[in-house]
Amino acid sequence: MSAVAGLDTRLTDDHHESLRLWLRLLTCTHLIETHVRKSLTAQFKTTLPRFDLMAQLERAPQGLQMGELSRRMLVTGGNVTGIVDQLERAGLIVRTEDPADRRAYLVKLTKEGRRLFAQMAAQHESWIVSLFSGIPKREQRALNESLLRLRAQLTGKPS
Amino acid sequence: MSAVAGLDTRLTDDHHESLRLWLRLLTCTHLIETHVRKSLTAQFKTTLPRFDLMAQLERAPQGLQMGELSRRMLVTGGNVTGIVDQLERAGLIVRTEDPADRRAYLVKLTKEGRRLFAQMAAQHESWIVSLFSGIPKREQRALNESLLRLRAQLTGKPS
DNA sequence: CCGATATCCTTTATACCTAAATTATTGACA
DNA sequence: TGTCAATAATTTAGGTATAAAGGATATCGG
Repeated sequence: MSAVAGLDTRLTDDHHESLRLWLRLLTCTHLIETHVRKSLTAQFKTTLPRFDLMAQLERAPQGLQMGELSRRMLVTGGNVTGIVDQLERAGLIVRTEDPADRRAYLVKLTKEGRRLFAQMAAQHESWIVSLFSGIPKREQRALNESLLRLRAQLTGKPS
Repeated sequence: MSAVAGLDTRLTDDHHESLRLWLRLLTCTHLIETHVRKSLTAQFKTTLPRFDLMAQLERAPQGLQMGELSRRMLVTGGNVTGIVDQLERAGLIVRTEDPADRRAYLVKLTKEGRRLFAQMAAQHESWIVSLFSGIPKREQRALNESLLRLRAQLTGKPS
């Protein structure tokens, strides 16, 4: 993450609404991310990027190419190489040959990887639900709607 | 940033509202952050953490201790040491003695730092305004309200 | 079929970021 | 006043991140 987090504690009215919104978005994301990261470290001795990568693979049993992982995780290819190296060393995922393209691998969860991810995912969801527990369901839905529009705006896609 | 970004592209209804909301929050933040970071690199050859640190100092002409910077930026102290080292080497900030505590410094912007920050801040605000331009002001205000509540929830403060 | 070009992945260099250990100074208090 | 826990900053080790460059394979146009 990193960034202008925390900057929104004393904005005055002469700042634009959008700037204030951005800083608040950033602060909230940062706070949640820090909480989840610490929980993952404490309870599973793992990290958020590794959890994220495993989450992608869990939803793609056929396996994913490095480049596809990179696109889905919104990080660069070199970064994926490093995370895959570590997870593979830990026996949680494997690089298998892509029968359709000798340049590429298909990365898949191992049985042990699937087992561990199931445990982590359940905990992860409970952390998140707990963090948002003070916000009424109605308001969460509204937030969700707005963020969906914002994402569409940011990616240029209609959705 | 890093994290479960992008994971929200195909969530099904059996996932909880809170989890979907979190993933969407993360994706939006990540997309904006990446855009801003690239713009800062392209136009000013600087980074988001450096911009952030200078933004903190700009609002505190009397100077800030390293620890105070760390708290405001929501990052660890060791991190601040590194960023301050770089900005000081570039002549944009200075460590000055804290007359009240010989363990601490007061970090301040130099004249050159203030000059450069003014330019960057203007650009930064225009980027943000542009990124949010597709969201009606009314909705931005609503988002802002909700995020304020969320932040209060996350920090445990009433605010 | 062959060469130009694009794609897949890795490597390199640099910067961020955390947690934990370390050094120096402060402040409380017996 | 002397001790000692708390605080301010730095250092260290390890894990993210990016951009840019390089090697291997694919693909497309001729």
